Amino acid sequence: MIDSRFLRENPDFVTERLATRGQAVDLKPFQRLDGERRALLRETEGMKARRNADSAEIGKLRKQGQDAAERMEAVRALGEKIRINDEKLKEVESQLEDFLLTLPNIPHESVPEGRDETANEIVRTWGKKPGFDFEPLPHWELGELLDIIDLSRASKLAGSRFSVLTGAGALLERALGFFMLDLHTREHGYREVHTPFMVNSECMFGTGQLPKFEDDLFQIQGGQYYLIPTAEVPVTNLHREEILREEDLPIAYASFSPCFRREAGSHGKDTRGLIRLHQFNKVELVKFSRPEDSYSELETLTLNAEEVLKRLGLHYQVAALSTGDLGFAAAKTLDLEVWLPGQDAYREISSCSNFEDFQARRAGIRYRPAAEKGTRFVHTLNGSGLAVGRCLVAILENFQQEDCSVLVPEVLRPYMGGLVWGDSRLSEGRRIQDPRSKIQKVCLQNMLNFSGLG
RNA sequence: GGAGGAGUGGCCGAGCGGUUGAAGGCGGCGGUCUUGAAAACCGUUGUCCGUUUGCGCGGACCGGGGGUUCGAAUCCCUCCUCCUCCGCCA
Repeated sequence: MIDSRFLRENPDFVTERLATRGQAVDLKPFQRLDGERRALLRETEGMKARRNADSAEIGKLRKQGQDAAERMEAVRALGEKIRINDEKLKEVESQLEDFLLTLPNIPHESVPEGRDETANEIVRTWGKKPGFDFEPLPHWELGELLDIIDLSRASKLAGSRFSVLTGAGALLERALGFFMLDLHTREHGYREVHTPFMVNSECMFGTGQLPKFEDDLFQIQGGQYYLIPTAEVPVTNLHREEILREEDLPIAYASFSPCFRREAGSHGKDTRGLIRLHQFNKVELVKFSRPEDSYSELETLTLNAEEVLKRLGLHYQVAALSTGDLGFAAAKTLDLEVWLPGQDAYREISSCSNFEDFQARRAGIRYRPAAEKGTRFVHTLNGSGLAVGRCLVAILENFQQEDCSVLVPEVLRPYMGGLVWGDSRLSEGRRIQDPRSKIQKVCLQNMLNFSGLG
């Protein structure tokens, strides 16, 4: 939510900045409601002040044994007026809030301006595309050949956009999640947190999914609970309506969770494979920081997410989303896009954002600065570190061998019982190729690049 | 699911219709004392909104919402949460 005082004082600036997102916002309803609210407040509070004084007076009179019936009648009439005004006020305030809740965040000044994703800026690239001397397969074909992805049975269980992983596929999924969590908690200083996967609507308002994006959510029991679309929701709301201590900031959490998304507007998009599912696993990184630190925190958070790809040896690029491509609540977003040779494309595997005080204001997350009195809103940030399913996809496609088996990255082997090759009936009994294949060379080269030796 | 009990400021805990934003204690902050520290003593210590150049003034908040009343932390209704006992259960 945008600060209504800021909005009151800088309407032109806000209109202009929001326009860069590609949607014209008319602030007139705000200005009308805000003015109405303040006028009503002044009037009503004046009446309340009088009522308080008169009531105290009545108390004194009665203590002295005097008659106060006349005064009481007068105050009763005043009370009626107050009641009517309070009702009007409540209506105006709820309209005002409804309006404010639908305004997106103001893009940070460093965000490239543009109407859509074509204006995104690639800020850096790591590693390089692996070369193949055969035609690389998309992951859904590999997964089927290896018997580790079973999409037809998944649709028997739940429908399209669900997945079943079996054998080494399930193991790889688990290994990836564990690897990511271990990296972030042991080396990057995040505290692991395990939360409910269903939350109430207050949480969804807090992080900005509601009221505007209800169609993207799975709802349970008539809206009493929502399945989380990302762990960002429960983890950010962990500190809803709290005043944090400045010395505790920044607070950093890592959380592994399934994510549930309706994918309402994406019919016909990414219909094959594991790219776009109603349910997928993700390790989410969430930070609460002081406002002055939030952009350097965004940088380290992004680097923390990148580290996962580096250690896996996966080539990727980092894109700064343009104003037109920015999510509703974000002030700035850096996407990590991993190379998928089976699809000859870069695909988003992580999205790291600074929400500044947009979510904190909605969710009431503040801290007490030592240097000044009172409280301020914290800045909230989060990013995938990473989307586990898409990471599995990237491994299958990037490290596939000519015989359709898959080379498991070094760092995952301890999590997979030392398994090097994808467990595959297809490759069983076949000659295992020279492990120093070209693919491994690229993989190793990427690792060397990372350690500064390449 | 059944029967009871409880939700007050950072924490503990009084208040049960009239200067109570709320006694007292702990904690925090500032000070006196001390070479320093501790102890002791003194002072101070919530949030939000409106208004004002500012000092300040006003309003709201005692789990959430609603009601009774001239006046509610205090009475009534309702919802939520927690605790105890019984039942059921991974």
